[in-house]
Amino acid sequence: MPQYRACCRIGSAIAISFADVIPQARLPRKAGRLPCQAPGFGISRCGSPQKHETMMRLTRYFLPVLKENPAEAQIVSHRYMLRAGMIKQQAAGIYSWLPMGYRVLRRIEQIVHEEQQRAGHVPLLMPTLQPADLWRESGRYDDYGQEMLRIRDRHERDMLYGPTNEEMITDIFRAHVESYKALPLTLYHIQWKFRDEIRPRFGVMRGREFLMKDGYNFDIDKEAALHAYNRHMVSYLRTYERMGLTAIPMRAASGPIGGDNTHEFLVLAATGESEVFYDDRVTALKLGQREINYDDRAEVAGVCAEFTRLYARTDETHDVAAFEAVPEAHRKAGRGIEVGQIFYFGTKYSEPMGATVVTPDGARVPVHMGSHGIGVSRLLGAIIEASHDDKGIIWPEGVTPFPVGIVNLKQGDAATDAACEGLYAGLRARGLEPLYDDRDERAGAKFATMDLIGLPWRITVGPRGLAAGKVELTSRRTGESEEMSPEAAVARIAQIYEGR
RNA sequence: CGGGGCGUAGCGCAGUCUGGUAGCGCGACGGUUUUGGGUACCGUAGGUCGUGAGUUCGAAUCUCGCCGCCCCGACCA
Repeated sequence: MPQYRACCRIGSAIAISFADVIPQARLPRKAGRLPCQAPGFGISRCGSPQKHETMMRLTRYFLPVLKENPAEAQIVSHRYMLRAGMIKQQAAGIYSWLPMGYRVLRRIEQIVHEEQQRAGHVPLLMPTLQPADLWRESGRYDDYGQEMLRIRDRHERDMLYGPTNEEMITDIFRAHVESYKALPLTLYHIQWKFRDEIRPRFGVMRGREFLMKDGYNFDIDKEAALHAYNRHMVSYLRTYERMGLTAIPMRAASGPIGGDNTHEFLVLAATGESEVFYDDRVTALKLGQREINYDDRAEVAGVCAEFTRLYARTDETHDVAAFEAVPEAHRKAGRGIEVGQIFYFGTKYSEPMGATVVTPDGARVPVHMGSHGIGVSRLLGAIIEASHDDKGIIWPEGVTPFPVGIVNLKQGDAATDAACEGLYAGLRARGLEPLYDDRDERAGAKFATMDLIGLPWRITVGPRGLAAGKVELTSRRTGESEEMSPEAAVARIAQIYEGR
């Protein structure tokens, strides 16, 4: 993908080597209709070794960890993101993404791109600032209220920082699509949005500026549009699963976007903002490795039926009578974090904005649309809420900023230094990029840092084990350790990440 | 936007009531020590006390205004 290479000059060592933590995607082509290419963002996804590669060593990295809890953070994900040096607040609900947070953000973004393109959806990029006139066409300029950040440029033109993109994508569509032959079409982008929340809180979970994937389908009729809706549901299930999350689709209320068909995806967590009621057997449903043909309407609808058959609703649509029908042993109430939502809204935007196509028999009809969002930046918080302990974050392998950490217990000792560098090189040769803690710190301090930042695996290298030719491989999640040769450790890590 | 709270060193806080020119812990830096779970000791650096005005011989401290942030509520991916 040479076209993405050019972007790499933004980054020095960090941006370039970040590329390689993301293994080449292995996407089955049968379902997708386009080659799967994710936009670059300065990330080369090519597998070939880079020149001038820099080892990710902690003494040369930027990881401002905090030993104590910042006073402003109330919930665990916010506390850990601050303590693990992932984010820094710049204003209420607005954050800088420090290197560690940025890596995870990009990793999540990457998974979203891959799964969208696997489903046949086409990436593009729309601006953050939009002209108000587009929103006057749909009538939402007045409807949206104070949540929309309105800006005036030097020529006194009304602009806004987009909270969503239905109007703009409809404008793009109507400018370029005239025929039913161009359908079905789903365009999506991952872009920063702004909603001027009255009270931002919980760190990136409820920021004012947030990164969101939003996709829009254009179809000839309602049936085709509902297939797009189902396709999104399945692709979202797969997306969340790859991130190590159990996100349950729940029937939702439509809100300001409009439409009858809508589901929200919720991750169960005590700190969630939504009250949820569900049959707990939904949490056992998994997509797993099954192959899905996204063009097969019946197959996709079948998967949706499987995942929505059991009762699962938010308080907005809660139906007490239906809930009572769930066997008592499986009846659960709790809280959830909303990490995505899909809508079918028909011709709500295409009609007033004149987004029409000509049918085979020469008629001109408005297209049927839906929109589909994933809260990308919010997912960082949701994942941490769902995966942590009292020592810190526990990253699922799918989204971890580094696959493994190497801890050198005796920095400066020729044998341990050499063993660590050997491990590093061995892992790099397998396409994995470890984080090497080469600081001159006590073992306890190094372990505490590793636990806090939550890499799923740790290789500990000390003189004691090395005397017997062994290093120690430890799982962050279980805490279990196993002694083995460095070569075996490399092989084990490579095996764990194979296919990711 | 209504209600409450807080702004003092990078982080967590004391000092404010009762005005006298700023302190503790962690962190950082330099040593000694230690070396498989945030070691111990010695030393060093670091502060427009959010901001503006006022009262006073003198303001972190009292008065008024402004700004920012946090919490509860209503609102939201």
